[in-house]
Amino acid sequence: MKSPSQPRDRGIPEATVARLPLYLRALHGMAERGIATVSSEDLAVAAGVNSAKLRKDLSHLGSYGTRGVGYDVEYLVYQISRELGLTQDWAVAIVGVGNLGRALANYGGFVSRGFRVATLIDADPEVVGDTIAGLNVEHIDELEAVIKRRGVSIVVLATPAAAAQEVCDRVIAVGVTSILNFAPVVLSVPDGVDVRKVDLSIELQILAFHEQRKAGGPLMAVESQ
Amino acid sequence: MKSPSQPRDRGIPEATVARLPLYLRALHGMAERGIATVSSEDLAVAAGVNSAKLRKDLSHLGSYGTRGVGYDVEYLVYQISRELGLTQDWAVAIVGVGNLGRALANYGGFVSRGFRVATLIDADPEVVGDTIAGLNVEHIDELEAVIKRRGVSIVVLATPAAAAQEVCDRVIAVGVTSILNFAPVVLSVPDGVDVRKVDLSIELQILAFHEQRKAGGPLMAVESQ
DNA sequence: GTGACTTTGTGCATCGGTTCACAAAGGGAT
DNA sequence: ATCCCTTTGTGAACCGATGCACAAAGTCAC
Repeated sequence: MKSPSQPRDRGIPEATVARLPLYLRALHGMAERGIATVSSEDLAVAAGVNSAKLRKDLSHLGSYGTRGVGYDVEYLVYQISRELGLTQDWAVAIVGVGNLGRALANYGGFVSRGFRVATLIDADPEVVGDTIAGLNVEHIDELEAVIKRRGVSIVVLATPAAAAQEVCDRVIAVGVTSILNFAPVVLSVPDGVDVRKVDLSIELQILAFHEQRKAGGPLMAVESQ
Repeated sequence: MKSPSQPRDRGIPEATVARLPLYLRALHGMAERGIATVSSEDLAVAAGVNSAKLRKDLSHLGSYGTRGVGYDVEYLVYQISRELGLTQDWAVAIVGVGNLGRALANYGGFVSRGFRVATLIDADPEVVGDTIAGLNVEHIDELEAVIKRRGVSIVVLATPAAAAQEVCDRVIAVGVTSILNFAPVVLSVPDGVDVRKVDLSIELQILAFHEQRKAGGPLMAVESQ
């Protein structure tokens, strides 16, 4: 006799974690359209993955499906949200209020569920004091104070490359351990700190590589012997 | 007897391709600082990877190092650039000139090497005709014409989610096969079309997952009795 | 209650990527 | 020319992720 619908494995594969938000989005869409139940096959199509992979991913959270029927949409939304930690509210700070920082501050998409932009911070006296997306821009000198005051636990770096490492060091010093970095630099951080990196230029370069391949490759003519 | 310094393997692993831009950036920095030669160990540190991986990655391009010495910085920059297709100029169209589209248009970083924002396109009559980052915003009705006229081969989608699939279909219909998608939707595309996806909300959710883990897990209290 | 049908959850083979560890290759000193 | 030192390039073991294919588990109709 064993507890049946308990998450059995606390170690969820990284690849699975990266796909859970995808499933969640698809499920939200279905919930809005009033769909109560969904099969792994249908959900897989909606999320753009194959159904075996989807089932294996979900099986890491627990046994939440019903054989012969599928998954209850509402229930699965709840379970995935809980697993991802979206049942609580995360305070996010955006450091660097240039074009990108502004765009992020105004981007409704991520504010929606679980995340809240708690503060905007910049070094330029020209923008400090401005109100962007309903928030007052604070001065970088206040960085540590604001992060503590607002209970920020996730920091988004949208600074110039040259400033990123310093800001990174400072926020880590006050206890932040999750960073989303848009600056085109490799940040060095101590163990226990998670950095995720978004780099537009790298994405374009990868596309260019494949585009070039389609067109015949860099050394078409030299096709080995 | 075999040709010695020829790229031997035309099939470069995807994981390697994704790291080449990283190496390239580190190398550019070194070139600017006047460094002529670099060991795999030093370059690996600068790029934030381990040196065995770096050497294996570079070995896929050919044998461009000198044992006992390292790699010639300039030469390696050239070889990687060539492999990634950055020796030619890629015309990029940005569709959707909201906050994000504007930020991308103004982002100097990717315009620098190999890429050129050739046109901005939007559906909102309010912004069509405006000049942003030195470019006239064209109307979405002109999408196909502009793409052909400007020789665009890479399209960046920064539209609302609801519009992304339609724009995607239209640009594919006129021959575009490389798309960078910022809209939070799963695009469905025919074989032969590459889509890369950047989703801010997903990145935050992955961070939240790990942050929650550090704090003790989702159901600490319910620790399976 | 029984049987037919559907769909999950997973064991297993496979694959791509990472890491180790070392032989091969080159440079520089003598 | 020979030896020693450094660093590359790669064979081989390992590790995690993917996908197939099917038994187990449940529903529904009668």
